Amino acid sequence: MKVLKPTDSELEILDILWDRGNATVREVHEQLSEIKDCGYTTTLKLMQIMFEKKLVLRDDSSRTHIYEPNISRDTTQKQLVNKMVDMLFSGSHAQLVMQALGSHQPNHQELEEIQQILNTYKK
Amino acid sequence: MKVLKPTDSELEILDILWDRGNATVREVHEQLSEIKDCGYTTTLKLMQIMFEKKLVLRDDSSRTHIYEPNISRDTTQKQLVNKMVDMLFSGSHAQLVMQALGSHQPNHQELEEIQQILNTYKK
DNA sequence: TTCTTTTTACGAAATCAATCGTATATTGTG
DNA sequence: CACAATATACGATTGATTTCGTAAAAAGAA
Repeated sequence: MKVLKPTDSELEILDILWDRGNATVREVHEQLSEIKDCGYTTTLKLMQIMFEKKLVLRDDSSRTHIYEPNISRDTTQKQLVNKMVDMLFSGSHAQLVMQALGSHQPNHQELEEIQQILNTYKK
Repeated sequence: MKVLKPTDSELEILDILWDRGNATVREVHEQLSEIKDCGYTTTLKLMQIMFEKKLVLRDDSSRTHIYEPNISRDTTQKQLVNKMVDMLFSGSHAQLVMQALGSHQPNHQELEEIQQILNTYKK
């Protein structure tokens, strides 16, 4: 299957849809307005384009359409992380890990979770 | 200072310049041709645009100009990792680390290096 | 029912990214 | 010198992204 690569604006909308499960254009726009300044029809148009690209599904059985994500947060994270690793870290995931770890200290619980993964690999 | 955000094509060129330190358009183009198919003037134009954006510096004292990066690999990695963390991981670097760690196992030496960073934080 | 609000559809403009063709100047070679 | 090769400059095109205005349809309120 072809890889769908969401743009930055599309990611902002997907982020809202991933959190809510589904939403109308109105709902997405209200939430989007908190972080960015744009008109209602701009949000609408973006979501229509995302529907054409099959990034989202749409229930148009009632007048107010209801949108939901058609790609998972996890899959999208994997895709974009892989792309970044290829472009910027010579294909080394470990290097990305070190860059991310090195610039921000995780809290205690996160430290534990990361340690767990490491332990699995050490065996 | 304003944040310079290289495009994908620009990153491919920067990657070559970071490795070499500096290079002419011809040199960059030869190396670029190994991974992508485009004409010489395309590479030239891209590098000229990168110069306008101040992504690279240029020594034009001789006819054949010599280009060098004006942003470091490390800084660029940090910028783009931060952006990805913000857009896709709700601002949590640790989540990115887990995603990257979870999908690709580091080799022995990398495991050690990551463990080192973790140990530092644990104290 | 009439007017307002809400919603979708659609087209168009503005910007940016990427590509290439052509022109012009310089260098090197016979 | 004359000609070929090489380099830069520059404009034009194509396609994608983002934004918004306007129209039309549907729903709700007076």
